[in-house]
Amino acid sequence: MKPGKAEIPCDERELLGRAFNLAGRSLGEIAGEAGYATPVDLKHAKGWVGELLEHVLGATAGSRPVPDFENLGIELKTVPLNARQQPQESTFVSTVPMASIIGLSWLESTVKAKLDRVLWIPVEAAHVLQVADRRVGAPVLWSPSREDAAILQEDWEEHIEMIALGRLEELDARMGTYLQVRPKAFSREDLTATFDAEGVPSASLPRGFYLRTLFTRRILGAAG
DNA sequence: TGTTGATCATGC
DNA sequence: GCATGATCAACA
Repeated sequence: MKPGKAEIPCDERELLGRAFNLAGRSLGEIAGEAGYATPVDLKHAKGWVGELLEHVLGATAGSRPVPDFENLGIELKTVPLNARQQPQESTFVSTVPMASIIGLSWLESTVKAKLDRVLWIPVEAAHVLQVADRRVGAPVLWSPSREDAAILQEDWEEHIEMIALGRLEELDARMGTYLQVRPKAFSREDLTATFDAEGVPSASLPRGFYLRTLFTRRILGAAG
């Protein structure tokens, strides 16, 4: 990626310590030390903040469908804060497996693997702030409660069933209590392999699982 | 103003 | 194309 990549953290304590060291600092400052150029805006660099913090904290997963800190089983999520210091966007979790869900269970799903343990790092994102001036907040190391885990599983199973049945027209962002499914594509014209209601191989818009903004607000509000 | 649907960058 | 990282922007 870029020069000065951080070492892989050995344990949770070390990772959390590093994350706390970033709290209160600006993105411009952190980027400068890491040898990253700070973009003027994120319109053409939407993943920049997440990539910067992964780099600085020593994440290992790259673009594989596993948690960022594979050895620790921890997923890193940066979450944009509005002017009231609350999450202002939903959080992408993973791509929806449109063509390979036959027999897939919650326990072996990418969504569960990633949400079992998450290091949330809030970052100011109000548009009035220059990207370089936006500050990193205090990290929150989180695992879902039993209740939340059960609801996430229900949501996931509900979505997966719709896809397995080929009922893609009925699959939209209003389904799901905490977890929703939305487009995840480069354009409206993108296609990925799937099956229609008759089980015939077909093609449709690629989609992803996202956590609703209200859910992450609750997580960060309760913990920090 | 909050949500839903659309879109941007990068690596393999 | 599919995985990662997300935010943008239109509309109710």
